[in-house]
Amino acid sequence: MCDRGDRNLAEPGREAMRARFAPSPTGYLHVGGARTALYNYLAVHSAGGEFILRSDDTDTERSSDEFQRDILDGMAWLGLDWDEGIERGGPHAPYQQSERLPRYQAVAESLLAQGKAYLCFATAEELDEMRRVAQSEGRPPGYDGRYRDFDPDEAQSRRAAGDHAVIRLKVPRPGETVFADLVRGEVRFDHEHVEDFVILRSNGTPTYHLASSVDDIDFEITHVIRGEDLLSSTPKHILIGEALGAAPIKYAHLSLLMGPDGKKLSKRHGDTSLRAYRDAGYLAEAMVNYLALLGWSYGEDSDIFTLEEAVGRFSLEDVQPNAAIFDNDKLEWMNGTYIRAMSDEAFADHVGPMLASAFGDLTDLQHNRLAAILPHVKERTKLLTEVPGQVRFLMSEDVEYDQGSWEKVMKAPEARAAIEDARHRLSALESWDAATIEESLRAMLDQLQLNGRKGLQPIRVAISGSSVSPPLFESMEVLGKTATLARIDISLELLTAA
RNA sequence: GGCCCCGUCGUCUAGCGGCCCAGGACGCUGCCCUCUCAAGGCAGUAACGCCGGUUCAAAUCCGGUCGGGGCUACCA
Repeated sequence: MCDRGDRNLAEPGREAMRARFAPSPTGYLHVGGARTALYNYLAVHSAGGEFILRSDDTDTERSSDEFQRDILDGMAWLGLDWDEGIERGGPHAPYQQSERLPRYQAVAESLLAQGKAYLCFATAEELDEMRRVAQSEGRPPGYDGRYRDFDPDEAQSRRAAGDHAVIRLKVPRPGETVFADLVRGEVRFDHEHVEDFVILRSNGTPTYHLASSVDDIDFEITHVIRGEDLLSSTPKHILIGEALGAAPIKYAHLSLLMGPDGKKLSKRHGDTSLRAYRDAGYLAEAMVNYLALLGWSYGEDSDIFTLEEAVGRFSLEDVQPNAAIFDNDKLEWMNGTYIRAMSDEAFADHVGPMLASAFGDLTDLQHNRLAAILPHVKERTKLLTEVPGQVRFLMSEDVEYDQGSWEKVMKAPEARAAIEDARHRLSALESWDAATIEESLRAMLDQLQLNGRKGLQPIRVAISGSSVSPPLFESMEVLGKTATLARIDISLELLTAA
C-alpha cells in the first residue's frame, strides 16, 4: 500500500505521536467509542508517544457528569489508561472543554480581527430559506456567504449595538482541501462544498469544530484517530488549523461499527453501551481482544491476544477502511475462551459479585460447595452471568425441578428403576467422592443394561432439577450424601404421585 | 438531491500483479469423544458485487456501474 500517506511514524528525529480520545459526555460509552479509544491507545503505544483523554463537553445541555463517569469507568475497565487528560492532569490542563471557553472566544476574535473570519447576522429563517433554495436549484446546500464581504467596522458596531452575530470562518474560495488519511489514502474536498461555517455561536460558545481543532493544536496532537462520521468535517478542521498557522495534523478515520442488519450500530440493536456488555458477563480482556479485531488483524497465527501483544504488532496503516459488523457470536466464543483460560481463583473472584447478588451472604456450606464446583462450571461458561443458574441447585436445600427436563427424562420407562437401584447402592457407600460414586453408578448401569445417557440422566434431574448440569458425579460429591439421597427420595415420591 | 467513504465466505479478516480454481477465525453441518451441557479432535459448507480496460498474467492497477454507509446545524 503505497498511497496511504506517511507511514514513517516512528522515523528517528520525528516527534513522538500524540493522539487523543475525545468523547463528548452526552451518552454512555458505547462499543464503537470503546473501539476508537482502543485504536488510539494501540497507535500511541505501538509508535511511542502520549495518549490524551479529553472531554468534548461544549454541549452543556446534553453533557452530564454521569456520562463522563461512565466513560472514565469504561476506559479503566478495559485497561486503556491515558498519559494526560481528565483526572490525570498534564501540561495542557484543563482537559475539559467547558473550562476552556475563554480560549476559544479569544481564538475566534483573533481570527475575526485578522480578517480570516467574519461576523454574520443571518437569522435562522434566512438560513432555512438558503438551504431550501439551494436544494431546489440543485446547488451545494449551505450558507451563501452573504456577510462575507460586509464591512468589518460596520459589522462591529452593529454587534456592539446588540445585534446577535455568529463568527464564521472565511473559507478560501475557490479552493480545495486535500489530505492523506492514514487509513483511506488521499481524500479531497472542493471548497464549493465547504460552507463558511460557524466557529463561534451568537451566545459566545464555540462550535465543536472550533473547540476540537483549537484543542488539538493547543495540546500538540499529532494524530487524530476517530470515527468516519467526522471525515466530512475534516476540511473544516484543517482550515481552522491553517488559519491559525498551526502545524498540520495527520488524520486516520476508522470505519463505523454496524449492527447485524448492516446499519450503523445503535440502540435499535439493543443496548450497545460498553456497560451493558460488562453487566452481561463479558470479560474486559475478551472485549478488548474482540474490538481490536474489528478492522484489524493480529496475524494469521492467532485471533487471541492480549492488549500488550496487540501493541507489539499494531500499525495504523494496516487498519481496514471498510465497515465492520459487530458479531456477538464471535465475541461470546472469545469470552468463553478467556474464561476457560482463567485460573480457578480468578474465575471465583469474577463471579463472586453476581453470586452474592443472587444468593446473598454465603454460608460456609455454600462457600465450600462453590469452591468445589466452580472449576467444573468454569469450563462450560461463556458469560459470567450464566453461573448463578448453573450452581443454583447447590445453593439451596430445595430442588426446583425444571418442567421440560422432567418431562423429557423422568417419563422414560427406565428412569424409575435406575433411580431406585442407584439409591440402594449409594446409600450403602462408605466414602463419598466422585470416583466412588461413579464406580457405584457404573455398576448400576451394568446391572440394568443401560447406557450412560439413559441411566444417568434421571439421576441428574433428580439431584440438580435439570437435564443440564455440571458433571454428575462431581455434583453429587459436592452436594453430599445426605442431600443427594434426600433429593433422590423426593424425585421417587414425585414419580409415584404422578 | 449534493459531497465524501467503502465493497474477499453468513460474519471478522489474510491477500499489496504470478506462490490464490483464494488462507485463517467465528458461525453452520456431519462424524468422533462422551454422564448432560460445554470443551476437544476430524471432515465439510461457503467469497474476490457487476461490466469494461491495462498487462504475457488481476482478488490485487484504472474507469464505469450497482450496492452499502457517513455527512449535509448557531449537535458532537
